Amino acid sequence: MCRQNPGRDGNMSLRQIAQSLGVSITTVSRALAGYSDVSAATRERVVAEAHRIRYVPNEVARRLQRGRADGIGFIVPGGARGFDDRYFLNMVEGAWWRLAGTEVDLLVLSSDQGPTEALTYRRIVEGGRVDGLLVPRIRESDSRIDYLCEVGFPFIAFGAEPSHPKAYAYVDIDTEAATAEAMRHLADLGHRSVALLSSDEALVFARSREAAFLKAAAGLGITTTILCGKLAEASGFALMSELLARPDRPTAAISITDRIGIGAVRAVREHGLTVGPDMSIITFGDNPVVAFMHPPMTAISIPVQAMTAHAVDYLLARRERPDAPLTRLWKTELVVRESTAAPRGRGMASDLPLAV
Amino acid sequence: MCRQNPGRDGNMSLRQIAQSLGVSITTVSRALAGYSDVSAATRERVVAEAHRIRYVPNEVARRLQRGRADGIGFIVPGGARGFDDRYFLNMVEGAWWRLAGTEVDLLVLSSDQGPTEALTYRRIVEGGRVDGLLVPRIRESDSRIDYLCEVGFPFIAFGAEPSHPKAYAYVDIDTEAATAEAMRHLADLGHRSVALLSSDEALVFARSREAAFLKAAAGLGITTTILCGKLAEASGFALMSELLARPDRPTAAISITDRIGIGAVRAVREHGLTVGPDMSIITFGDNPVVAFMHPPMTAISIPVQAMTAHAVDYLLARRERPDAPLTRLWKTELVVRESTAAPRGRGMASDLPLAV
DNA sequence: CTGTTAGCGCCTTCAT
DNA sequence: ATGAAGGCGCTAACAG
Repeated sequence: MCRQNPGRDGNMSLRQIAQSLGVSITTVSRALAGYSDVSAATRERVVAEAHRIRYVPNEVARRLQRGRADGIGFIVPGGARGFDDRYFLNMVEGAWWRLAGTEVDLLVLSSDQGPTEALTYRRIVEGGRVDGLLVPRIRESDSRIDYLCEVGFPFIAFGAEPSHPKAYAYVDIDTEAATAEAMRHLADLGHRSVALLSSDEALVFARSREAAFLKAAAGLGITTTILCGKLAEASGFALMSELLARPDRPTAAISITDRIGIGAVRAVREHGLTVGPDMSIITFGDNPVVAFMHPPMTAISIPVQAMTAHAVDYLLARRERPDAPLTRLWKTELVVRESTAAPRGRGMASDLPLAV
Repeated sequence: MCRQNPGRDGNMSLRQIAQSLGVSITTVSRALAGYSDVSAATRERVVAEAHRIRYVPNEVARRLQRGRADGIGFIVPGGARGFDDRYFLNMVEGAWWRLAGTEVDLLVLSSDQGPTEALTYRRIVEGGRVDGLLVPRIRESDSRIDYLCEVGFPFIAFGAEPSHPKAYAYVDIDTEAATAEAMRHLADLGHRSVALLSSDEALVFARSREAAFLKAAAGLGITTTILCGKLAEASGFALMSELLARPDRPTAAISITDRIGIGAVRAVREHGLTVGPDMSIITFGDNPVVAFMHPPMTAISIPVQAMTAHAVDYLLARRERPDAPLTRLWKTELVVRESTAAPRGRGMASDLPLAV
């Protein structure tokens, strides 16, 4: 016959309670579930006994029976690079926070970006390990989205692919508003030429921030430069170094992630320049450390935790109602600190012919 | 009867394959599991059909049957404060990294630190959701440890409680060696009075770093000060501010976490002093950002990812062999950057009467 | 080599 | 108000 469940000492199951009380398992189950069609006396005895033997239901069995995973998956992309950004921590934290105290687990899953990615997704989705998925860092023409849409599995994308044929659920920041506010701030300080430090990877959020940057700059009559690298401090360092070497260099830069911004600040300092007067820097993200850098960084604060918690809410709600409401676009806040200043040798904003 | 499993379109089960091929479910199961006692022809047909209907096994059912969760849990402590440290990200990353490509899931679980904590642990352990647990931030007289030891559930503690009656599996850094090396570095620079910025919470690692600090200082004849706050930047700021206000203030400080160190650096700067000559700072941790701060911080680099990955290895191995090997103590590395320097108005190390 | 049988622990009809 | 029976999907033991 089958071996006993090996991982546990005794069998703390419903059967045990049923046997010591001389009732059926069914009754025990019902009493514990709080059904009203159990006599009060019986319920009391069952509950007492359950408490006595410290009964804890087996979640796995329960999940099999209910056909529900009671889990939300967060997929960390990219096998090699991995969990590279504090941003992911904030997402994990937001999801974790929302799930604390519930019976729903947070699964941190990985997927490589190669040919096996599709299989990985199938195993996660069709293997029944989760009820919903958080999918960050959406790529252009993202096959993961296609798959999830096709099988109708509940998921939330972080950032949307603008031209995707199917509408799918996503959360994102209001990139245009965020960028416009940041550019306005720079223009007010007197900057006339601004760079964007971006990534050349096929990431939707990078493209979207670039587009918003160009649009805002056009509106303000600001000269633009876009430099692309990777999403890492070292790349921010390299990009900024390249920018500083230019004779007609911009006086300010916006970086599309905190990590790039951190590297950029360091490059400015190592070139013997002062962040702010010599080169103003604004970063998308605003993870806690940028406020503690020198100088404290002006940042477009993205409410990652709140967005993720809300996304989890949506996924949980969708288990019952397919039309659960979802807040798609989130407002950011420009937190002005000391990495932005009027450019050296420039007048104040009021002197400038701003094309507004 | 029971409803159909609601979460899935069709029933991609073994039964489906069995029926279309006219063989038993058992045979299909065996063929897919790669057992040798299946005829090659049958196996081939089964595999082909499984591929055709894109069969993916149901993990939940498999887990129930095998009596195994195929999951490792990482418990994030403290409901209110939460996932407050980059350190946790590194742990999650280490565990995630090790688990990538396996069929074992990483569950990020939460537990409050109140009266319900015990129940939370019971639900996780006895509910069969994980095969093993990573338990960070061990407290003094930690009831979680008592419980896990009592039921014999596989777990790894991060940091050990020195006086616990039962030996249990843990990983930790070699705190004494790490601290001695840092203090030696400060002594070599000419520092004669050093502070430790610590936490007054009942955390084993804080006590352990304090003890190592006092021991190393005694060996070097260095004057000591210990200030205790919380584990946050703001606390580091407050502690350092307090230190700077002292007339006979130390010339250097070691902070027990990166977050405290980051706050401390900022306090030094805001008091118009220079980190290094006016106040040298070394921090335990060395998360990636401290190298990008100004000045780049000298740090005791803790190999968190490697430690966690190894802990996961151990938990996985323990599922088969109860005597799986475990590396308990890990070497740290002192990464000297620019936050440590000779104190102002002091000679070089060679001039000093060091009690070695 | 293959099929039958019997569960893993829980929950839910259906019958009493 | 309670019990018996069946099944979620998979796998192991025991026969042939």
